[in-house]
Amino acid sequence: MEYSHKLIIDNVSRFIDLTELEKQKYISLLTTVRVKKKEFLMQAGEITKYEYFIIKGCLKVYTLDEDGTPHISMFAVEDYWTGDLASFITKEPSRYFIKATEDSELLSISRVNYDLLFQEIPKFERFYRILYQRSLISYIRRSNHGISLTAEERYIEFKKKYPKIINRISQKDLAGYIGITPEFMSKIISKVNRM
Amino acid sequence: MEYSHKLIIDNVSRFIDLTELEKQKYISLLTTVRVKKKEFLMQAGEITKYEYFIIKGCLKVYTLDEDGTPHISMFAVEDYWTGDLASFITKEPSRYFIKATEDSELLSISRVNYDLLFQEIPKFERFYRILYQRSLISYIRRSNHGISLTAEERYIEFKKKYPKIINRISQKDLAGYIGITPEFMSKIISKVNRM
DNA sequence: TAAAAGTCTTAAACTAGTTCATTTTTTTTC
DNA sequence: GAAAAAAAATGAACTAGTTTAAGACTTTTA
Repeated sequence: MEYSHKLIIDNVSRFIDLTELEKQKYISLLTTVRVKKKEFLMQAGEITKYEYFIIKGCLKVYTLDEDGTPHISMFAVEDYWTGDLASFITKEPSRYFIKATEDSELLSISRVNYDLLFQEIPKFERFYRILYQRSLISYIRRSNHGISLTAEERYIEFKKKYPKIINRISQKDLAGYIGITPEFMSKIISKVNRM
Repeated sequence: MEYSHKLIIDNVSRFIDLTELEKQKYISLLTTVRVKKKEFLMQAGEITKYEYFIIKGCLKVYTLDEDGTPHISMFAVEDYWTGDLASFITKEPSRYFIKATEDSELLSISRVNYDLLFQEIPKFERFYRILYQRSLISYIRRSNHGISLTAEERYIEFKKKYPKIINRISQKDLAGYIGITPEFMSKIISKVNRM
């Protein structure tokens, strides 16, 4: 089996057991996508037709507000799922951009194949039930932290939770994720490092 | 069928079709709970054994930070699901309190019955897949808004999105949800009403 | 490999939101 | 239905985070 297919099967197999036939069927519903650093995987205004699994690389998912200030909602690296779930499901235009911050390789599943997947291998209802349950738990936590912690506390949390990601992204993008200006991010980092 | 059971079956039937037998089976896994205004449904430190569906009433789900300041993560009213999903799933102690802000009636499902439900009626994998998917979409949006909007914008959004809930909760609790002090909430409301 | 473009740092003036203290209004309780 | 308790309003002094601007450092591109 190809390396990329092995990776996604390992990811899925954390929650459900698949037969060899089911694995083959699943893989047949996926497509390989490559994006170079600084290229877009998708842009605001489009209706998202795919969900993505990252084999290799790093991408940022973000919106632009009226002032043109970017607000980063996630960094996606190896073994992560990404996309714009809202647009993918509701078929409304997305407000998100997804841009590669490193040359990246992904596997995509189209909306048509996603629907087909549940018909053909109902076990995937369970896989996505658990995947969404876990994402939900972490977003519930994050939406509270965004409101209740100071920027410095959010930075310290991020550093503790994603020590590998922090070394792969710019300070400016980190500021866009934490929800502050790059200038204030710079101050926080030099303060925290001094402590 | 009892009124409360009819309500929860209607809720579930939005996403999956159940036979009469399956409906009976499902209902047999639920328990009715009543809490009076100001009483707790659960408190921080406990391991959450239940998820709840609200038949009637209103409850607030919140944490207390080190200073004792409450941060409200949701208001649950009729036809909502609530609980602490993280503690329910991981069996770790909860950091949340759930307190009734009105006399309330709920249906609860225990963790044991929740697991049993998937074995006995696998269709429920689909129900929860869709339920969590929708919650995830709204939490992703909320965690971005928490970081990118001003308090005034968050208040206006809340008012537009939950016009019925806003009349049932105190200004103080709303402040705890928006993530600001009651004093500043008061200022925002009088400013927005003046506009 | 030089120039251009982007990132990071620092600092001063500013604004959104907090804190603390007091008064008024509303709700709860006996 | 009076007294007590809680919620809401207001204002002054404060702090976390923004804005603007300018210079130093790093990465990208021709």
